[in-house]
Amino acid sequence: MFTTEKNAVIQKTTENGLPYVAIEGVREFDVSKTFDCGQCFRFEPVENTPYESEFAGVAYGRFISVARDKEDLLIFNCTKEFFEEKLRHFLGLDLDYENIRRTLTESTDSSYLRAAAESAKGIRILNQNRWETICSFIISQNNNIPRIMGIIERLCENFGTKIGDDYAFPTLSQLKGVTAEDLSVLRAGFRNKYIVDAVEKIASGEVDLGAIYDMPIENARQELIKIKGVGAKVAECTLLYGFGRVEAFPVDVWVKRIMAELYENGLPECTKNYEGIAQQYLFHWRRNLK
DNA sequence: GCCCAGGGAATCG
DNA sequence: CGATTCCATGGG
Repeated sequence: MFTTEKNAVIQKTTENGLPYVAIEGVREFDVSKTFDCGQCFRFEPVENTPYESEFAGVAYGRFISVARDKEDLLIFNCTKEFFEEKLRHFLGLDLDYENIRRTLTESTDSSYLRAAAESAKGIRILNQNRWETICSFIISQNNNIPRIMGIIERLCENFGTKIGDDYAFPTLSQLKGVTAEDLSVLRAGFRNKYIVDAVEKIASGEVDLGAIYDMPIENARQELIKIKGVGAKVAECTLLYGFGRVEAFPVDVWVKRIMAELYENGLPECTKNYEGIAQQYLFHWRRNLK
């Protein structure tokens, strides 16, 4: 694993007395691309930000805002403790993306990957709450991003804990016992019954999320697809965005096109163990073409 | 009306 | 097995 040295973290206070942290000298972190690349559904751009870019949303039960300020990353409504406990990992700051990107593009047959990595440079794979990730990507199936965001917002408003003007993603215990009927307020259609099945199987322990971390990825896939509504694609997204498994490789319609057109015989060998990051670069690149 | 959306389950041959 | 069809909903 290309892990990285920890950036210095300075605890500060805004004029209004709210805590925030500055993470000094963060490279390869593009705030807009990271929060707008389809891996998360609860972050939105902050209007009239004085910074180059700023996105806000709820992560791990706290409403935060992430801004790029020259060389530094600022995280508002965040203490140093919360940053170290949750957000360093959440934001993908424990991996060395410069090294990873160099490795992904070093092979002679990486020409498309080089173009993709250049266009998508600065995207970080987030490490989101695992239940939130599974549930969100169940909702994502055969759906588009604006509507996915709407359904998840209604899920939070109806079943999650209120946090200021916003809502946390509902926990498993908050959802325990819900029926498809209860979920009709989401207007998620046929996905309601899949959410119910996920809650049941995970709450009962039939699917053991805690055990997945220690499993070889093939076993982890098998564990996740026990849930109705979780197939290959949703399982890969869950492993990549919710379990830190950067070797997971979600194949959606865009990536399918890329593979058929450019990498008929599979990705170059140099992407091994980082297929998920290669996938994210290719996805972003292809979607923003033209 | 049509098509598609970060798919998957059920069904059919 | 692989291929096709249906699934709810909303925006273009």
